Amino acid sequence: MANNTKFDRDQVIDKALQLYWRRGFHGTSMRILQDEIDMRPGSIYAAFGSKEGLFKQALIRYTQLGSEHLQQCRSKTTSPLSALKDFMLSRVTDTQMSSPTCICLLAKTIAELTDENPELLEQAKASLKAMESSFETLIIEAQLAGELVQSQDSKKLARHVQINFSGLRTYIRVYGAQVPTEEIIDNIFAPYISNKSFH
Amino acid sequence: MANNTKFDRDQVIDKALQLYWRRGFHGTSMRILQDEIDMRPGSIYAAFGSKEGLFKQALIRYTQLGSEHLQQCRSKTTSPLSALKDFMLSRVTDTQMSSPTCICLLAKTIAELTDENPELLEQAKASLKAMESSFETLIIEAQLAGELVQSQDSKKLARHVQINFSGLRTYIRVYGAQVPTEEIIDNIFAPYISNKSFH
DNA sequence: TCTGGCTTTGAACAATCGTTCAAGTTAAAA
DNA sequence: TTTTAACTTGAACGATTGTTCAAAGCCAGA
Repeated sequence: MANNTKFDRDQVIDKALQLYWRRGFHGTSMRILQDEIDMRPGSIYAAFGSKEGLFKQALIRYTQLGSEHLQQCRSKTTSPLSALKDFMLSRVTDTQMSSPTCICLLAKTIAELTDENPELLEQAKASLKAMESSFETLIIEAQLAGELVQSQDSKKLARHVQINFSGLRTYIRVYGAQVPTEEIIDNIFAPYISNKSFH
Repeated sequence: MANNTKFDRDQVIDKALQLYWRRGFHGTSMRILQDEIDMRPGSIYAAFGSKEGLFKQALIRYTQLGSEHLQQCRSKTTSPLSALKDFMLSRVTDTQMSSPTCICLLAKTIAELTDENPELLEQAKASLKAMESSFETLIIEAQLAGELVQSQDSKKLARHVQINFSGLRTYIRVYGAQVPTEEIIDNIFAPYISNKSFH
């Protein structure tokens, strides 16, 4: 053994994530990144291989944080539907405060990149599919709890949520804080609310 | 008077539009652009001022083409609702064939750019608002024709369409051709279909 | 045919891009 | 204390970035 790594890997990835999220892949230069995460090029390349490598780690971290947040919302309430709504709302309002941009990093990435970065593209797509799958899990729970109708396929509902969620975040980027976010989120589920109740 | 302009301005903007649409603003270098539109830097800068200037023209052209296409769909049928559905469907399927990417250039632009390009950002936002306004016009027609319920505010319906349209285009970028586009578009309007008919 | 004024050309600019690597620094093991 | 292997540093690389401008080309009017 010898000298150990001095930087905090997670902290570095978090900072890179913020920067990539704000400025996009092509809009973020390694120079700006170096300043922001306070590492010299040699260290960055030793740790992450390339600009792409670091971006991939940022994508993975972003997805992980999203999953954790969803689980956290789930554990705060007995209602799966409320958990899903809370998640969507907080992702969108946090985003108007502290986050770099309202738009999901994954959606932003698949919009920006081409076949010239196939690995990053696939990572972003896979993460979006994983998130949709997590939505479906919650939707099935909501159906079993009698909150959502069972006549609709859970996969279709998850798709519906995914489409509306990403569309909403784009919409907010255009109109800003004047968007009645809560009302819109309620309306996403409104046609599928069940009047049954199991107690 | 003297020597006139030799290049076809509209044709050049169209080619630039395709390239910007495919590769994004930061992903498109002036060198690639020069090759694609077959103009030397001096001519480009004389005609458009800057990379931003040309991009702005591309945004304007994209919006104009969109509006024309919507009008074209409208004139092909007596049903305002069918016109709107046709527009959405063809934008999305054309896009899987000839277009550079499924994602709307305007949405792609507001996702990519930051305050560092305020003029382009505002142009894209304004164009998105204009398209939503065109949607609303069609929706009002559809309400008067008894195709859509009048109990819902036309502005809210236009917002709903805008959100779902941009969300759908992002969704298709992830899943590709396996997405049942027609079914999804129908479902966007399904909750608001009126059973009244005026004949 | 010549001239005047606009357009087009493309080499060249400084700045910045992503990346490399030899030299310096560090701390655990001997 | 010395050795040693891993980590950090930052100058430097060639390539590419957006942009400029003096020179060459072109055509309408005289």
